[in-house]
Formats: sequence, structure tokens, C-alpha cells
Amino acid sequence: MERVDMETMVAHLKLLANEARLKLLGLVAAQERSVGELAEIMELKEPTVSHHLARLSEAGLVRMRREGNVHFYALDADRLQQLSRDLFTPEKVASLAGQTDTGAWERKVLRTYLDGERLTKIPDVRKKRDVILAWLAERFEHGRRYAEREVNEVIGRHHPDYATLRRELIGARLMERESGVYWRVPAAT
Amino acid sequence: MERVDMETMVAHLKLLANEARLKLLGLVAAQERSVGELAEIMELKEPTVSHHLARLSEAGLVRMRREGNVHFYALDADRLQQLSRDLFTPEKVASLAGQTDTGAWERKVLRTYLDGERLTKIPDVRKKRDVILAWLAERFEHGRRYAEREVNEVIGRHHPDYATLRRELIGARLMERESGVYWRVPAAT
DNA sequence: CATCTAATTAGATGAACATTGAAATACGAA
DNA sequence: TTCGTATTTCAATGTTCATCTAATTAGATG
Repeated sequence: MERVDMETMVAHLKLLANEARLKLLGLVAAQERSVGELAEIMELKEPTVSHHLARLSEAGLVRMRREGNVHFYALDADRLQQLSRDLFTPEKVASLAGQTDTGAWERKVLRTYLDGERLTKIPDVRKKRDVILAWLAERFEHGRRYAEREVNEVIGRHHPDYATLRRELIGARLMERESGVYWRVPAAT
Repeated sequence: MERVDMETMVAHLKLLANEARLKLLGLVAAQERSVGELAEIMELKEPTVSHHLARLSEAGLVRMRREGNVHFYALDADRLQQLSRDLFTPEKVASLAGQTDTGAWERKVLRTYLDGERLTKIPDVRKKRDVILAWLAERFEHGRRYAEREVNEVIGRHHPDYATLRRELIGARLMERESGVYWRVPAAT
């Protein structure tokens, strides 16, 4: 499988997302045709057709053969099939996000609700609250076991309502507890 | 296989041929996300994101769920996969031409080289010559057998150089001959 | 060489579309 | 009800792109 980045992927889709070019591909699929011929059939001027053929040619979708000063174009069916196959594989779709910085929003939430180390407010919206809780969980060491009193103390440094936040941390499965002992849950991934 | 005409096909390709929309699909593929969240991540304003999501939504590619006045969008993976599968099947490409009048050019060639029943000139370019020869072949009846003298006479009504044209008709496999007898070859389809 | 034809290139125009700020809407909270 | 927030709708702006005419290139023909 050929690696295709976002940029070329969009370029290829743009190339195909045009009625004139799609028709051209269809016309040269059955048999080779000259520019003038295509212009006549499609009711477009030669320069227009020439322009589209040039773009298709760059992408390797059509081949050109000259006879005198007549240029005959024909479809490269293999290339088209390969391109359409590569364009939308499931993992391609999944990877679309990968090339984007997904952390920006989380950082903004933190900036909004944190004043230094101090938590100014607990967000009502679940997703924002999750971000805050994840940040809060990082205040605890991995592998270490905490008494409830210690947990309250750590949270208390950042917000007075340590009881609520402690329960939320458990609910969000960022921490676990058993018989009064708490510990931080390792990150999933 | 769902039938898709040229118009909707182009519309779908146009929808996907956009970096912002592709990124959006990728972002909502992994988990549902709110408009503001997406705007922040993509460094676009909310109206822009809202607009793109609306278009994706029309095509059924994303689903929306509201929680308070927060709108969460998520990918409809099945729909996307179905769309990408339907978009470029081999027979689809072949049929692209079907919706176009391919006869226009042939008619123009005939207009150019014919003056009524009279052939004004024999085209030099192979393709045009083929059109003229096909027209000429139609002057002969299917199934009937002609002597060479008769062939010359029929052609002679349209152009003085019957010898050349007779040979060309054979070369183009529009007519055949055996021991001095000629007949018209049925169309291949 | 001059001439003709086919195709491409260059430059201009217009339509489609992405993006935005401002206004309107919907909803929850006080 | 009034306020605050998230989203959508509206209207305006700027950019991209398809198409065209005019000019140029390249090949064939006389």
C-alpha cells in the first residue's frame, strides 16, 4: 500500500471531483480520442479540454500519443483503479486525524480553568471535566499507594471540594480504590 | 450496487475533496466531538466548522447528538465505507461516457467532408477517414454480393478515386472480398 | 518558404466556494 | 425572566478554479 499524505489525497480527489474531467475519463476509456474530437463531443473549446487533459496527464490517468500534430489521449485504466483503491481504505480514514494536533483544545480548557496550580471552577460539561480530571490525576505518582487522607490533601492543593473531585476521579476510572487505599490507573494506550 | 448518476457522483467527490472536511471526518472517527472543540483543534472559527459539518451531515457521513446546547458529532463509518466503495467501480468509469452524446464529432466530420452525396476530399487523418469510410460502407446493402465493377460504380457516385477508397474499405474491414466478389461486413457492435 | 491545421500557453472573466464577523436561536442556570 | 454559553444562520469578502479569446508553438503540405 502506497503512503499518501493529506495533501496529495485532497489533490487527487479535487482532480476527480469535476464533471468535465470525469466525462473525459469515460470518453477515453473506450477508445483513444483527439483533443478536437473531445471538444466537439463535450461542447467545450479546445483550450478547456487541453487544460483538463494536462491535469489528468500529470496524475498519470491518461496517456498521450501523437500522430502528426493530432494528439490522441487514452485512459490508463490500471492507474485509475490503483488510485481509487488507495484513496479510501479504512485505515486511511482513521489516519486522517493523525496529522492534526489534537491537543490544542485540551490545552485551552486547562488555560481556562486553571490559575497556576489553582483550579478556579469545576466544568459542568463532561468533556471539559474529563480534561481537568486527567490533569488532576497527573498530580499523583504512578505505582504509589495513597491513603484517602493523602488523596484529599493532594486534591485540596488545587481545589477546596476534594470530596467531589475524589469521587469523580474514581468515576472516570483515572484512579481506583480498594479498602481505603487509592492508586492511579495507568494510561490506557 | 446502488445506482449513482454523474451529478451525485461529482457532488460526493466535491464533498470529500476538501482538507477541512477530511480532517473533520478523521477527528470524529475516533470519538465524538463538539463543534467548539473541533474549531479549536483545527484552528478555524465555529461558523466554518458548523458549515462543513452540516454538509457532511446532509450526506449522512456524520451523526449529531445534542447534550444541552452542545452538539456532538460522530462519524458514520458504514456510510463512508459504502460511499467509497460505490464511488469507483470499473463499470462506473466505463459508464461515465454513456451519458454523453458521442456522435457529435462524427457528424461534424461528415458535414465537413461531404457536399450532399459528394465527397469533397478524402481526410488524411486516420480517424476522420474512418468516419468517412463507415459512411461510405453504408451505401452498400447488407447481405448482398457485389462484383468489383458494381463496387466501383457505387463509390464513383461519391468520389472519383474509387480504387483507393475500395482498398481502404477492405483495409478498414468494413467490406470483404473473395475471388472478385465483395460484400459488406456486418457491424461489430 | 508560405500556409494550413491541431494543440498548447497566456491572460482575462465569472462562478463557485471557503471563511469570517455579526446577528439570531436554543438551551441551561441563576 | 434575565443572563451566559454553544451553535447555527446570514451576509460579506477573498480565493480558487473552469472557461473563454487571443496569441503562440509545432507539424504537415504545397
